[in-house]
Amino acid sequence: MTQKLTIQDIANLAGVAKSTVSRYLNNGYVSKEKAMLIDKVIRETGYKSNFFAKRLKTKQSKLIGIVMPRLDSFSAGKLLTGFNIILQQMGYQALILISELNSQKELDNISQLIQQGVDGIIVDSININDNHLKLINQANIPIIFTGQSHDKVNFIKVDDINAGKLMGEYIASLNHQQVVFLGVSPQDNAVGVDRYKGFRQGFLANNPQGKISFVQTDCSLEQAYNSGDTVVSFEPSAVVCATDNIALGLLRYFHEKKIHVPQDISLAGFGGYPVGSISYPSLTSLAFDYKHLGIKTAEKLLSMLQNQPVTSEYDHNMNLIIRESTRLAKI
Amino acid sequence: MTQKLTIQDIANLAGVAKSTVSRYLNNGYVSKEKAMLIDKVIRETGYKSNFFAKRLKTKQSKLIGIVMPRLDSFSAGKLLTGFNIILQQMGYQALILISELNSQKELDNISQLIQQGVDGIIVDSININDNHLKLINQANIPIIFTGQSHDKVNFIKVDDINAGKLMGEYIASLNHQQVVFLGVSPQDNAVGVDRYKGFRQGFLANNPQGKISFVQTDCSLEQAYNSGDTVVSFEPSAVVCATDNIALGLLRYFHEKKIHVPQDISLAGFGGYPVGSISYPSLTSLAFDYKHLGIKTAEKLLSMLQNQPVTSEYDHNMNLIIRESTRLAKI
DNA sequence: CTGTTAGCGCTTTCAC
DNA sequence: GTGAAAGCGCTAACAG
Repeated sequence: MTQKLTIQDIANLAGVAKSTVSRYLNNGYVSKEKAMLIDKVIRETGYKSNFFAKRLKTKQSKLIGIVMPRLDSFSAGKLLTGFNIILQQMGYQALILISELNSQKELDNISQLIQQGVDGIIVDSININDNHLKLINQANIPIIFTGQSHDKVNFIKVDDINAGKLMGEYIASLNHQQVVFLGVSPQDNAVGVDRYKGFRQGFLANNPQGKISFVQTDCSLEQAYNSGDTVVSFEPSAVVCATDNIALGLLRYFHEKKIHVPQDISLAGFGGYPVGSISYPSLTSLAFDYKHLGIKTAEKLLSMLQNQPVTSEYDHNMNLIIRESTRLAKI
Repeated sequence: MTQKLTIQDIANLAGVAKSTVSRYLNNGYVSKEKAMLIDKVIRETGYKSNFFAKRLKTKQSKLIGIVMPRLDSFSAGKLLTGFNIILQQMGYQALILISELNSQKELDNISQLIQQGVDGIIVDSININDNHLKLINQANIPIIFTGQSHDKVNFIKVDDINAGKLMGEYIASLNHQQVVFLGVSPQDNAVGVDRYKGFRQGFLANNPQGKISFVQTDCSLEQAYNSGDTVVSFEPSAVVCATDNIALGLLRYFHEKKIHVPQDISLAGFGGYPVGSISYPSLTSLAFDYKHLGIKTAEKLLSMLQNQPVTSEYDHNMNLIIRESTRLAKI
């Protein structure tokens, strides 16, 4: 446990001034001989410059704050992976805080990050409200949102309405008349409201007489499974679930009740989770590319950091993966 | 965009010395009147102390570095969730770097974190080698490993041998004679070697005549699915997979080949992934509590930070979840 | 209790 | 090219 070396120590050891060492470290002009001297000393001592002193002086933290609702979900993992690709490539590091799906905690996290002096913040939000706007205004750093949208903030998110629409059109094309949409609480505007809204639009535009019954559940496998009785009570020929997780939970219920998918009921979800490809039957899903979204989000934040003008956007990178769980309605 | 205020500005505004403001901020003795004055100014200005200046002075970063092989996996999400619970509770923040399952990158990440001046590091390692030891020795901060073990480092990890053993005993108790262990590369000591080793022990101890055939795959659903032909060529009455993901991939293969689980073949995995509970049939699995492990890991690091003596340990928090995919072998 | 003072380790003028 | 010197914003003695 040796005492940590400072730039002064290196300067002494190399017989130069510390400013020379600093220059060497920051690509300034240093003569070849001194450079070699310094290089040698640094290598021998394993000297590492003090992060905080450097940041204090340069006024750049090279730290990006990230607020996530949770870490243990498919989309969170992919999103973070995407963020990380860009951030580390550009020499930034991620400081990750968890909001635990709690809006107040999300705000607290943002505050804390601002205080810490991060250069910018990415928020995978649950819900954007007036408190967010206030906070953003008094912050002097760029903040970008994803997960939810709001016309007064910078955001980039999946186009849930469009996703719903594509799914609606597909289900309508299969001639289903009686369908159940197994969705989540409208508190989650993106998943709860938009996906459902888009689905109605897409479906009804192509099948005006079709009937859509809405059943509410949450994002857990268990609740989806438990919603089975209610779902079948509507005698649907197709069930569309707001997430693949929900669809998988319901699929399990169908298996147990010997309801055959897709012979008896067609089933589809949103998300494009990998397990959908190996479930039996495999699951038709409107897949999002969260990693790609993460990359774009980080890129946008970095643009903001360079004062480039950015506009909020809905990402259309999504595609319908048709698998075994859906088929034409029986006539 | 107002210029960021310093402690001196606050002091001027409140008509006191900056050290008084500092004391106020750090719970030092300040008279009631001055305290109120300062409080008022701080509130009005929204002053936030400079993170880096403070860290430079106090020599504590309150930052914990975390190196993960990847972020988009079930165990990673749970582990991080666990870390986070403890860290944020103790006023620490996580700086997360990704090694991308690459040992050299893992080392680079550790170096980088040391340089940044984090107070401690948690490494979810792929493989601990001599370079790690060198790095640890020249670092002046505590580093704890998980994921892999090594007798020269501090670690806490799942007891994979024991997990394998429990599974082996269970499969033996079901009277299976011909079993396939669908595992991964021995490069991953924990999952590739220990789980298999434990399984052999547990199984053969209770069924000395039993036959175990080893088939190698990787952790992906696809590869597991592709291993199907090889697996069935051994005509096993039970297949044990090194992870639930692998088991699920294989299950899909069985469905397609109309091989019934568990009637024709029993199937089990390791991990306790939630999808195992809703697959059809539901999957018997040796479940680990990764979140709990994350909590214990963070706690241990924090103990090290306070110079408390710690010992490496294998976590025994695991349990066999018996579901529908396994049953007694036919006689 | 409070103000003054001296740095933490680094970058960056500014002369030489 | 290089060194001396002046801080970045903060905390922590130290007198008073």
